[in-house]
Amino acid sequence: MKARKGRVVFHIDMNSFYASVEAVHDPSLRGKPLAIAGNPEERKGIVVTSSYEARAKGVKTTMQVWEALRKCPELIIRPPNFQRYRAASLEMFRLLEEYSPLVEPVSIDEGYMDMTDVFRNGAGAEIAGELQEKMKRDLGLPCSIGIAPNKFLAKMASDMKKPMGITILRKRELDTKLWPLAIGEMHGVGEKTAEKMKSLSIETIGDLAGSDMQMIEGVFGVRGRKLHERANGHDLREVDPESVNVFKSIGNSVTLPSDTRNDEKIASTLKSLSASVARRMKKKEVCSSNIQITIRYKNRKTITRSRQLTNPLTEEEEIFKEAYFLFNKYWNEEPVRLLGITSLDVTPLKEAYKQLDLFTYKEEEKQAKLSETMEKLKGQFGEEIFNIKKTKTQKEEKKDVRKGTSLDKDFLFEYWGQKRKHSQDHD
DNA sequence: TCTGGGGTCCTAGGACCC
DNA sequence: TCTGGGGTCCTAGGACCC
Repeated sequence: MKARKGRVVFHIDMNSFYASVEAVHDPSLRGKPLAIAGNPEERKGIVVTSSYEARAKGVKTTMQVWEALRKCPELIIRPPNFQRYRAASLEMFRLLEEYSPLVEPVSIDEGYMDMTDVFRNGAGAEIAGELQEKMKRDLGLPCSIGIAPNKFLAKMASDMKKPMGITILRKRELDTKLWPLAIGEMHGVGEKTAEKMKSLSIETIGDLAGSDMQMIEGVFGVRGRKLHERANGHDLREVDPESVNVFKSIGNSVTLPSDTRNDEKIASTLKSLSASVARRMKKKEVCSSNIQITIRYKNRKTITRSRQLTNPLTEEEEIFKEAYFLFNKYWNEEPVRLLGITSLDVTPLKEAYKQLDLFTYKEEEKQAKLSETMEKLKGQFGEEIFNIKKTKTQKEEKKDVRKGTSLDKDFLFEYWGQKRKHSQDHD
């Protein structure tokens, strides 16, 4: 039977990914309760992922290590090894691409695939089983797969059977498979929203689906409308392999080993954060004209302060200067727990010239400023950076950029870089 | 002896302009 | 002499996800 109108979307969800990767690397871990967690001495001792054996004992993500050990004394704890996870992730996405070119990575261990054409060309649902088997056999990694006519339903479906589940969720099955679920189970509904929903007597996803749309939108705004649509099985978002290349912000933050008011410690922390943000920006060939700092105090109260700049930045020293300025301007002198620096309004360097606000300079300063900036960009990225034609208005651009929803994207970016390199090798 | 770090999207209020 | 309202930009914070 041919699917003429409907889409076929897969959501692939790797099962306790970090723990599974570790067990591939060290088979003695197989079948044992395992948690991946940071170092408690650095106050980073929370569980990031755990094996199903650990979960069965009550170990949960974000749990304190000491708490996890209390629940499960025989728990094995390993520190995260992100290099290893990135490598495994790369292999995983390569495997997905053997099945469809339309793969959208969402995070290091999760992605959507548009399988519409694959199915149209005669493949059946058994292809999911084949994919899952191959992932287990070749990479040693278990995954769950959701199959549905859109992203939201595929995502909900992949959650329904774990680990190594395959769940098909058809529109006509919403009332039996989706609607009975508690409202808090819905993707996009967190703690706060769930509470608020319950106060409106919305206990299940079905309650939301059957509720009055106007009322929901009135209370929850645009997000409410989207949730209402999705509860009814509507979601037009496309599987977008390109979203992985679009960055809106690049930031780093760190919880300090101990709370501090020491200016040297603070300055050196901001310095190293500037360095890593600058390094990542260079790798992605972007600049930013809006720098934000984050300060979390001893009592966990967190503030952010940012400033729009006239010229885009790329250099570590410039970022540090701005961050340090903001810090000194807004710090209330209480002990600091965490510091962060984020580049906002991230723009590809190739378009950066548009952001130069030349109108703020007097006529004779204009040229100087322009050539200075051009020299700088040229020095960094070569002459060809100025072979640019402006084609779009600001407004159109905004629209274009809007749909990216990615996160944890550094490795995804590298993934695409590698992919490009890979395909060049074969040219 | 508590609660990491990387993101995205949305909203609300003030400033400013017309 | 007193005062409207729309639009846009900027900033800060909140909610959510993995």
